[in-house]
Amino acid sequence: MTDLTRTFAALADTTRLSLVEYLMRNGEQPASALAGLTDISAPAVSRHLKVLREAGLLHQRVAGTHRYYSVRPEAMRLVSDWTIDHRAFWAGSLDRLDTLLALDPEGEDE
Amino acid sequence: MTDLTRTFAALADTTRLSLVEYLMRNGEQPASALAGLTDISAPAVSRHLKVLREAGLLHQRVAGTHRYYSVRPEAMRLVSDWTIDHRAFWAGSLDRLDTLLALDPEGEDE
DNA sequence: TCATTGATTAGCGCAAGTGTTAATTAGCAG
DNA sequence: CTGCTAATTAACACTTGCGCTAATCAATGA
Repeated sequence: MTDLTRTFAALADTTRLSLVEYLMRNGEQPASALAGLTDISAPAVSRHLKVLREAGLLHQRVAGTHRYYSVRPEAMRLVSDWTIDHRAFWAGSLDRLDTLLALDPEGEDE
Repeated sequence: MTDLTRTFAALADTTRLSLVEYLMRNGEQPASALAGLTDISAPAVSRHLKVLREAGLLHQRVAGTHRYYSVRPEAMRLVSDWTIDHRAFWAGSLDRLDTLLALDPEGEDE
């Protein structure tokens, strides 16, 4: 299994994807805050966090008894680069204007 | 499971990722050509193709006894859009110049 | 019709993933 | 030291995923 497939595997679970998206929106969060996001038990969340960490998606900061998690930008970058590597295929078949506008530095308004 | 997690799950296998990348590089291919790419049996490849098709990543064209597969650009677009939706997080923490250059229409030289 | 070829589906076994509750580890406060 | 809290790990059950071989389905050609 490559880094890329491991990354995709880590994101191929609704709970884990939610955790990653939440951390991207809200920045570093303690495990307790993340456990409260879902209906599943705390140990289950802890294991999902471990999967994400071992796949390189999350960084863990230890402070006392608390563990603070944050998304590693490199992981997102890995996915982004993969799509970019193949954009000659998919972007050529679609309207690429949206993509260009979305990545234009002048267009940062959301 | 959402469309996005299903897409990630489909890409979270080295065999399937290889199939998708091969099809993006070489365009539409018959199942026979794809079966020859790996060491696993033809039925196993057929099943991977089914997973990819049901996840919306591949299109299947039937012609006689032959099945021709190709990547659906929309699927790649889904992944690309996801990274773009969160670029405020990951691109801000890294050197964004690479990404912008990579997507600049003038920079298509690879 | 019948055999051949391309491709898929069926059935089986085994490994991996995900949930639970219970137990454990580690830090902090008294 | 003892208890409390945050978080993880252990143990178990169940489900899903992936490989194989055998069987089936569909189109083609003698």
